[in-house]
Amino acid sequence: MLYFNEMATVKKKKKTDGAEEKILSAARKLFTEKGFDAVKTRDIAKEAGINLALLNYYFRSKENLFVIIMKENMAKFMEVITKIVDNEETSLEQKIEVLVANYIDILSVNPDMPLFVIRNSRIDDQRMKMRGKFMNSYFMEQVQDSIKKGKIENINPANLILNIVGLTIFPFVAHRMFQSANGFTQKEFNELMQERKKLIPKWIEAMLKVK
Amino acid sequence: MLYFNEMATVKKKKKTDGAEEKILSAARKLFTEKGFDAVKTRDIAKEAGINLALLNYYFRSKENLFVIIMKENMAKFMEVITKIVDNEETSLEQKIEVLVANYIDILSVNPDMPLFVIRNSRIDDQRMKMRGKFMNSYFMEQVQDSIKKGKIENINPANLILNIVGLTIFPFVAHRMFQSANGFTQKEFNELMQERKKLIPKWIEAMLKVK
DNA sequence: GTCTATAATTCGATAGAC
DNA sequence: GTCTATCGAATTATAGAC
Repeated sequence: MLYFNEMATVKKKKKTDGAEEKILSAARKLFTEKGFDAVKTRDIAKEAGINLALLNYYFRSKENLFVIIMKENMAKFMEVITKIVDNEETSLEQKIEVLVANYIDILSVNPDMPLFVIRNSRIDDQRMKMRGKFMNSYFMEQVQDSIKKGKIENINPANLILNIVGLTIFPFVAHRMFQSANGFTQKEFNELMQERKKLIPKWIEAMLKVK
Repeated sequence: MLYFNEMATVKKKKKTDGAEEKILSAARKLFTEKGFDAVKTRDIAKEAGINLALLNYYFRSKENLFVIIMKENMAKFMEVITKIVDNEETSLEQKIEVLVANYIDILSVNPDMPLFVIRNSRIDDQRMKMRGKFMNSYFMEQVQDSIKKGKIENINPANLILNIVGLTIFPFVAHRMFQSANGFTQKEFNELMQERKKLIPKWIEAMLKVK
């Protein structure tokens, strides 16, 4: 009986258990899956199991709620890059390995994230921060250094980035189409991605020897 | 003066010159660029330079018009694959070369097409047709054959396809974000793609030697 | 075939009771 | 904090004149 008394004192106001968080979860799911325009505030309220008015009570507007979700997603993307790309302790090969592995792990749990970010890049006020993150990184210094030393062939940095990101992220961008086209289950798809985690760094390495 | 007489007899009814086709063009442009929900029928009518009611006169509904554009885009994608992949006259290397070159040429003119197709794969009733197109093709026979003969390493066919398609198409999927993040002009981006047209087949070849 | 005007619906947001 | 009810704007679709 003690438990109930304790619980009663914790919350002072009547509250649908974690309404704010439930709305956020619903918004995250639907916006990431379908994009801003396709999702209606009524859908979010229904998915969250609360009333339409409550959504506006907590978040003021649909736009506002959307921006929160978008920043969340962008932050996840940036976090990986930031941590890895300017580490002066790791080799070029290690960086590529960790970068690929980290992204595949995150995206295996959030497969719709890349498409969401790409679709909404127009609205994003932070995308510019990505500029330079790669290009002016210690990673790029290492690339230039390796080229000078003849360890890898001369490659356009833009191509290197497009290839790493493309090989890693494209399967997730296209995963719905790819899965239905090939009759893959979610599990089979994820196993394939785990396989790619090991292979992509090797493929990149092989590319870098191409004249 | 003969010309004018001829022209006068061709069309019997008063007609805003090619209204139907003008609506289609406008819809193609806007839908491909922005997607179904973000485009309003008023936008299409305005872009086409005709009245809103005329759009419904010709196409009955927004949904209907959209499906037409979507099938068009899917067909363009499939056409390239179909032509190339079952040709028994060309080598594996030639097929990859032609496939990549064809897609890059098409996408350089229609850079928003891939994202459009990916976004709307859920609505597409034809996507299943893609299944098998690759997997059961002469192309795949050639791959299996090359593996047997030890000319290339054993590779999961799904990975081969993901890599070819990913390297080729991903830059276009992400082109808006990529361009703004790197300060590329449209011209610079297209030049980069032309460069990749030559490089991607070489990269794929190098990958296929990876154990 | 093409237009103007308007009906019908959808959707984001708010007022106000509890 | 949470709900019901509803407003007001935007949007798709249609009626009806020319």
